[in-house]
Amino acid sequence: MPELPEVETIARGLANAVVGKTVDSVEVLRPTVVGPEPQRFAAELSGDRIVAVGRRAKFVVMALASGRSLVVHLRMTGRLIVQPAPAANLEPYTNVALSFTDDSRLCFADVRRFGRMRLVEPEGEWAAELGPEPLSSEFSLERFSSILVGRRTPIKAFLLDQRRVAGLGNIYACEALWDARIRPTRPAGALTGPARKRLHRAIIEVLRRAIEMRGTSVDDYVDADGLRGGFQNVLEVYGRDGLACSRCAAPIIRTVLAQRGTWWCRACQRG
DNA sequence: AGGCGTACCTGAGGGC
DNA sequence: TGCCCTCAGGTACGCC
Repeated sequence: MPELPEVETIARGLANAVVGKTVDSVEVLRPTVVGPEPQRFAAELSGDRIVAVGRRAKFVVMALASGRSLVVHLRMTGRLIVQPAPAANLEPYTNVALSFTDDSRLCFADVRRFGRMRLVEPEGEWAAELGPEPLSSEFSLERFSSILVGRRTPIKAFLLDQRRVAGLGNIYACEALWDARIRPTRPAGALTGPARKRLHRAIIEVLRRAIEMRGTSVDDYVDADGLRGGFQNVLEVYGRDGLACSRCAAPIIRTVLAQRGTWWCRACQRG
């Protein structure tokens, strides 16, 4: 489900809703979601206070007064929903519920149970493998070019690899490649200088615009307040097979690449 | 090292 | 209606 723009939107909503709140109790309904020691997880989190909420790659990161962080990955269908009022029913498919001392609640809900929630130590290495943040200054054209060198994997698969660039998923990889007029199957290391420059710019622009529109709700993504995003209304290729390309009017096609549906325009994505 | 296939889960939607 | 198949915004793991 959520890629960088959706996780960013969720994190911003949570920052408004839960910063400063103290965890009163933790209910773990699906133990596998929080790791090998669910009781310890609940005990250590109880009594701690959320001091900040941010994002790294597709992880929501809640910094705690203890110095630890509560890190959440939503995978495909995970949701973080704030329930401001006391005594409401838990959000459907809640796997973990944090109750705060003011009686509000944070539900980590996830139908498919792929999502994960972990308590990590300040010096923890949980993010060590992640590539650069595409919206940070470290993601320069030079840096991007250097990580492409010698890669023979298709550029689409490369963009989905979180160790290369962090935060892109299937929707925004497809959209950025369309924007840059690059064929998804092109070996990453074979992009020309101009193509690298177009793709670098497209990644940044697509992500920025999607954040402005509060993410993409293709199916069931909602933010921390339960609201849908708006970017699904301006998608150029994702999920649009058979429809006309807005740039050249040829039909958008769907192929499968690295086991993922891939939407693109064969006529004008030739770089 | 790196790339590929499979596993993890449930639900929605299409074809018959 | 209902069964059966395919597909889904992601990543971990094992295998070559």
